[in-house]
Amino acid sequence: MDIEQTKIPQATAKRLPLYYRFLNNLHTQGKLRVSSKELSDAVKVDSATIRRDFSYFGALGKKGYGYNVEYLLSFFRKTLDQDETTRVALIGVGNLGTAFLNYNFTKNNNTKIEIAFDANEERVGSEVGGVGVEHIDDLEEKLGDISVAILTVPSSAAQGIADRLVKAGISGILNFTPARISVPSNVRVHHIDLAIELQALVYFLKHYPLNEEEAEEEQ
Amino acid sequence: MDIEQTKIPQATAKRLPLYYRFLNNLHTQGKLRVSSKELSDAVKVDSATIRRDFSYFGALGKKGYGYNVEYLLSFFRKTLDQDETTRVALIGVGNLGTAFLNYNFTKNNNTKIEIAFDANEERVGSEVGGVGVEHIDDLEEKLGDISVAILTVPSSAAQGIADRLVKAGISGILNFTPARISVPSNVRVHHIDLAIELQALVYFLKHYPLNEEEAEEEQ
DNA sequence: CCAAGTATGTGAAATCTTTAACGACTAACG
DNA sequence: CGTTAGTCGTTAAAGATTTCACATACTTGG
Repeated sequence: MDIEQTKIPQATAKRLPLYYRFLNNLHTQGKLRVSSKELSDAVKVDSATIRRDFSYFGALGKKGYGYNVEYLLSFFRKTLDQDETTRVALIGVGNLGTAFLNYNFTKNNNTKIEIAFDANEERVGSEVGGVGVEHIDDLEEKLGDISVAILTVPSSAAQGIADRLVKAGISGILNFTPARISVPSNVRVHHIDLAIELQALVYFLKHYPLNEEEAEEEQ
Repeated sequence: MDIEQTKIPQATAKRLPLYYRFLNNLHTQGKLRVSSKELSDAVKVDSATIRRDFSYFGALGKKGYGYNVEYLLSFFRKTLDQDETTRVALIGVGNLGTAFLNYNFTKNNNTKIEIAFDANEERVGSEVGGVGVEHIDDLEEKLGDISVAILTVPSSAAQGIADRLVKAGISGILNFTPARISVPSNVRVHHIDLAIELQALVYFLKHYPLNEEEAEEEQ
């Protein structure tokens, strides 16, 4: 099927997982209804933006009432493909990689790290966070049909590994190295650069003083 | 002084550290000049966007030539306050916190993690990545005049610690917990949510297929 | 010193995103 | 039932960001 729903704006798409997680919390707490205003306070996104975001998917709420948590949640579950789990590989079991492996992703998530790779012989064969660590030399052989990779290797190795991932048929890479890797146009790369995030925060603090009213914003 | 330079757009501000780092690389490689096109290939940002970004700071380049690496770099050094180092505290020496502590921030950076805090008695007193670990109970006492904090604690502890940080006079928090913390409007919080980043990537892969031409974008 | 080539800086257009405002409808209570 | 308070979905406006396209001015080589 795959309803190509006239394209949700990217800005909206990035907020969906946030909404989903919070709705999940509400549901766990036994809450039956929620208003855009309540959600707004919790996730720090303007309530009009939330209503607009939801409206891209049709009329999910009821005027004068709000949104039914159960219904909204089940709708998002479908939309975010929470039913089927996406299998993920992690490359580079250093500090950051270990953090990921120990993070319990599958709890609120449709993603599961199934396999990890590292170049360090001492780590190969061990288990970290319940995930087996394979040798990086066996990448192509053991990757199987996994289509998403988390890249937490030293930046000098990033492009080389990325090339191999691409050849092995990966379609998305979450790149935590400072290197801006080059990939064919049919592979999606999202960069998260910790040093840059920190520097950007410092820059904003110095040049965009928050005096009176102003909410905090995104990454 | 603090030249309140008629406010650079936020989107531009977020790219500055990226530009800076790459210019630094070029300089190290002994390169003397660079064009917006070359920079574009390297940092994966449209060349017109780069020229526009730079132009907010005045005419930094020369027509027909490009940009002088040395000059551009020294300009950015001033602009990004690379001269003075910003002192940072890290709260929560778990896997992710350890990754940060071992990350050599000061290399290309104006930021340095000076002190870390943790609740685990076994970690207190030790050194991780050259940074001493203090007990979280001593937070207020030992924070001094540090104004930026990296929050890598369990999400259940996030709001409580954030409140204490605020009381202790912090002005910026880089929040890696899934919790959306509430702070006074004069404190800036940037959220980086690893689970959400992964989910967003998966969502984009399924709903925004990259077929022909299309570049990858930001976190 | 000129001609050809190159690359900036920017006006204008296009695109994307957020926010305000409000009509329409619901729930709840007296 | 009728009235009040509450909340959505959406139109329209405002704001932010990206991109195009080109006049302008510099560089380079002859």
